[in-house]
Parts: sequence; structure tokens; C-alpha cells
Amino acid sequence: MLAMANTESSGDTARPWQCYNTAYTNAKAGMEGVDKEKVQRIVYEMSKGSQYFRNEERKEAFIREKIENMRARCAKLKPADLAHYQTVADKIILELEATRDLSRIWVHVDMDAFYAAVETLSDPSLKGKPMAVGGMSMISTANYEARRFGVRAAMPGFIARKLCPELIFVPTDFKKYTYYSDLTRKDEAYLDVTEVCKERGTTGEEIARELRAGVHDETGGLTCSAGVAPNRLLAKVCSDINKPNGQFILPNDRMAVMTFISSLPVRKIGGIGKVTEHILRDALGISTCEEILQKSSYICALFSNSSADFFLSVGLAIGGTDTPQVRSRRSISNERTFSATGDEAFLFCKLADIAEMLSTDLQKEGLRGRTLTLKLKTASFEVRTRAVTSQKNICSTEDIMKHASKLLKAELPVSLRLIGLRLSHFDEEKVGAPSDPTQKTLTDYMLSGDALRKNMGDQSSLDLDPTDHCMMHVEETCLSKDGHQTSCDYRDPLDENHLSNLDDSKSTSGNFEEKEEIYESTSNANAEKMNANDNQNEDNVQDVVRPLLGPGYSFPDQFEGSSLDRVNSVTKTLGDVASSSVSQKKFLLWVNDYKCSICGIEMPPSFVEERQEHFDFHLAEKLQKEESGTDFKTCVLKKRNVPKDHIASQRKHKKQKPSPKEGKHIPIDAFFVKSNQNF
DNA sequence: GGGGAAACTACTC
DNA sequence: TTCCAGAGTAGTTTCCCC
Repeated sequence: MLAMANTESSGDTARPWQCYNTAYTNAKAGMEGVDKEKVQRIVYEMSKGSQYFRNEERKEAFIREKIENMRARCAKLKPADLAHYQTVADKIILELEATRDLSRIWVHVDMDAFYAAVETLSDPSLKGKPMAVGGMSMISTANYEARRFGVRAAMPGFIARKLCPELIFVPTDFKKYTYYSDLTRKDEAYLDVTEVCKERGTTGEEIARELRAGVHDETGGLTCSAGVAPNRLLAKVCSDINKPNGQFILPNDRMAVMTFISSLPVRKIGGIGKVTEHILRDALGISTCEEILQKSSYICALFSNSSADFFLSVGLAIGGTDTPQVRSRRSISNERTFSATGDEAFLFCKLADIAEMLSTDLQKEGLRGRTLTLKLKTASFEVRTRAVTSQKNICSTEDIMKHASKLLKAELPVSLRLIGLRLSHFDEEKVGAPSDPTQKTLTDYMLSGDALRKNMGDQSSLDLDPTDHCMMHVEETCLSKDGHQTSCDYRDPLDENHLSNLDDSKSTSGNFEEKEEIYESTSNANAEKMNANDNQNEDNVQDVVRPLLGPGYSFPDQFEGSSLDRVNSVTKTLGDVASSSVSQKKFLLWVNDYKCSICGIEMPPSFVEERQEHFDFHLAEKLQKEESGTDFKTCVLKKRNVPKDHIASQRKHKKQKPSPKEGKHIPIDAFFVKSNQNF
């Protein structure tokens, strides 16, 4: 982020942008040779003064303080202390060296600018032109032509356009990427090809070449890069060296490995990001992996045991050579960004949306958990998390909202630009499935990869042990563009019925008639469900409604301790046209002749006036026309289209696993990683 | 003081 | 004109309870 070139440069007021590295990093493939000074200046000019910028400055100050503390600790170390830490470091280095395994051949395959490449494949006119996938607020990835201008993933589009005025923006199309990532078995993979090489008398280099050719043929032109090395840490680094459409082979030789790692910038290592790079450089003067070993005593003095172990293994170029166990998912979350607002009704609407999306995801994966974490990003970009652990496992929208609204309410008043919910601490019985619904087994990967096998030349030699498993990972992450909604999609958290409708496009439509149809078709089942769950939801009614009332309004006494049945019956009575037609379960909030009622309780006119923008008068007129016999103006809470199908398209469904084929069996230890997986 | 929960940070793409 | 994402994991620190 605001990485300082060095601490001395912090006082450089003539070129303040030199301190502002938010959007520029030459750690990314394709960014070499970028006019760093120009990019930094433009990004600085476009960012300065913004809330985002101020928050980055705050974070940078925090890191600088941390670095100063570390320097102070270093300065206090006496020769005897340093000698002690050197002994500790030497012992760790010896132990690590004893674990070095140069017998394996690992290949890391990585797709090149995946989203951008897919878009170019479907529109060849984009070829050779600078292009970014995304929009003005944020871009997901940029092709190599755009990267030469300093444009990169996770950069706001308006800055990218300033850097490259000819930049072509292509909106994200997740269905397309899903299709192609299915073909390529995702876009990043580790394969232990040791046994294949032995059996076929070939090299890792040749296997990598064949794999890349297979991906190219299978997809009709997408390219990938590969790294071949004795361990996963090195293979990952190597795959980045000759990007795009290239490969790099590191021999299984200690001298070659040590020579390779010695001059390698620490930032090239997976797990070392901009902050760690900054700290290592400015606190300890470490920029390359070789320097980690040279300053090993300081590493042991300043960092925790696990961090020191990691840094020293990086210095020695020692990485994982085994095939990691498939790990179960630890948490599941959903978050959305929107235009910053302090409107509490809006914030609770958003919260309800997210709770429902989370619940849908949980039910799709059959998960239940105990710890709910609310994530908030304030208008000033400050991130807060608040968590609660309940006695019982939860997964329903109602239960999530019950806890989430309490957590959010405790933070009010606050102006927010993001709300997220995460559920963790899963029910042990429910855990066991792969952590990612898109994960497939190694058998899936190879047995369904006909073209790949064809390119490998010998089908039978690649049949796999069906007990092998692997993990998959989507490299280019999803970027939802519903970030700046001003309208509100509030579903009654008391309504269990919507859960069964989430995959139905009608349930997310803004069309009134369609919602009514759904309600009609499911009301009986819903009523039964609600009766069954009546007791469970007694608290919930108040918890959900109370926050909606906003400051100055208390939950009406007449509803203290109310059951759902009572609320529903009153809502039906008072709500007549609005509630019975639109489904009182879909809308807690409605307006009757400019008097707003929540759960049938009339609110003062000021409540409506303060929230005028949330009411859809057009929809109200339509409703009024259709419902003859009404003599009052009815307004319902504006319904926003939630692109659920868009979200759903980001998640892939498991494919039927083909039956293992007969034939010669040579296992390939391959797995598809999560980005944060240890090497 | 140990252990668990919560809060926060860093990192990956 | 547009104005800085989303999902997930892990490590560290802090706090609180027993």
C-alpha cells in the first residue's frame, strides 16, 4: 500500500506520490518495465483527499509505528542477545535443512490473465488492445497490454482509465468463466509428476509443455504458464517467471535451488505481501531471500516461532513436497458494498439481504455453525468485526438475523459502506465435504480431461487412483457489481418460505405479480412451518422489527412477547390490500395513506418523511389500480433486483464423477490450491 | 496461567 | 459522469473466565 521506498524518503514532499504505492506493484507478472513514477503520480493525484486515501494513510502510519518499534527492539539487542538468537536460528536452519527433499518434481500451472483471456477468446477484436474486465468502480483483471500501463486487478476503473485512456472495459461474465474453468479444471493447479516422469522416462519440463498444450487445445486458445521445481513453493514462483504462455524449470539440485532463491525478492514468495515486504525491508533491511539467512538472528529475535520458521524456510528455498490433505471449509461468508449511508432502515434491509444470501449458501452446502461474525466497513473505510457464538448451530435466515441485528444495533449510529456476515465454528457432523463446492477430485480432474490425456500421449498411463483427492481454486475472484444500490430489497426475516424460492428467478424479481404468485403457491406450507416454529421465533419478531423503527421509536408494548401468528393476523387485518396481496411475509414495512406501519403498527408521519426515497410510488399506483375497492394510497417498500442468479453462477455444481477406467495406474499427486494454502 | 472467544491484520486471487 | 471488491484462511493479540 503506502509502502515507503525507505524511511528516509518519508519526508519527500516534492514528490509525495513516491510514497503512495497503492496501485503499483511490479510483483505482478506483466508489470515489469512500467513507468513507476508516472503510475504512482497519477494514482496519487486521483486518490488524494478521498476517504480511501485517508484510511490508507492511517494504515501506513500504523505500519510505520510497528517498524519503528521493531527497529528500537533491534537497537536494544546486546551482543549476547544476538549470539543467543543466532544459535536459535542456526538450530532451526539445521532442522529445516534436514527436511529438504529434492526427489520430487512439482509442476505449478497457472492460467494467464484468465478473465481477460476468456473475453478475448470470445471477442477476437480485443486482441492486442489494452482491456480490463470490470467497471469504473473496480476491475477484476487486466490483460498484458493494459498491465504495461500500470493497470492491474483490484484497481478502480476510473484510475485505470486515467492510466490508459484507450482502455477497453468488458463487464464480467461469470457464466463464461465458469465454462472455461471447467474445461481447464480451474486455473491454478499443483501436480506432483514424479512418478509419471519415472514411468514414462520423461522430464517435468516435457510434462509441463504437454499440460499447457492440452489446456490450449481444450479451450480453443487460452494460454497458461507453468513452473517446474522440487517443491510447491518454488514451483509457484517459477510459474510466474515466464508469464504469459511460458514455463520455467528449476533443476532438482541444491546448488541450482540456492542460486535461484538467493537473489529472489521476498515479495515473489507466496505468503509475503506488501506489508511483510515493507516490514522486512524497513525494519531489517531485507529485500531478497538470501538476506533472510544473513539476518537470521534478527528474524528469530523479532518474530514469533512460526513466522521465523516460515521466513527461514523461504531463505533456504524449502517448501512442501507432500500432497496436502483436503481441508474442510472453516467458514462461509457474504458481504456487499454500497454507497455509504447511515440510514438505519436501509442498513437493516441490507443486513437482511446478506443474511438470506448466507443462509442460502449454507443450505446449499448443508452447513450449520455457531459463530456469526458481522463485518462492517464504515464510510471512512475503517473495518470492524463483531462476533457472537450461540449455544446452538444456526443456518436459517431467521436465526442469522436474530444475532446479526443485535450486533448491528450495538454499533448504531454509524455510516457504513459495507456489511458482511460470516458463519464459522461449524457443526462437526456437517463438516467433511470439501471446503469449496467447486472442488473436484483428482480423478475428476484427469479422467474428465480427455483432451489433456490425449495430449499427454498415453491415455492408460494417466489413469488415476480414485482415492486421490485434490482441491481447486478459482484464480480470478468474483466481483459483484451491485455495489451502489440506493433502493432496498427487504425480505421479511420471519418468512421461511423464501428460502425455498431462492433459486427461482421470480423470487428475486422486482415484478409485483410474480411475487404474489409465489406467495399464493406456497402460503399453506409456509403457514405450517411458521406454526411449527412459532416458539422459536417469538424473540425474533422484536429483534427484527425493533431496529427497523430507528431512533426515537420503541417496540410497541402490544407486541412484546408476540408470536408470529399474532403479528401475522394483525398485519393481515391492518394491511389488507398491501399486506395480503404483496405477501406480508415479504414486506414488513408498508405505507398506508402515507402512514407507515410496521407489523401492523402505525408509525408517525415523520417516520415516512425521513424514508421517502425508499418507497416506490409507481408500484403503489399499480397496486392500487389492480386492487379495486381500495380508497387509499398504498406504498410498499421499493423492491430491488438482487442478481441472485448472477451470484449463483459464480458457484459451480459438482459434476458426476466418471467411473475410473481400467488400465495401467500411475498416480499423480495433484491438487488445486486455495490461495492461502501453505506451501 | 491456560484456554477459548473475539478482534484485528495479512494474504491470496 | 463514473470514485477503491468478495471470499476464504491463518496468525497474533487481547480479553475474560475459571
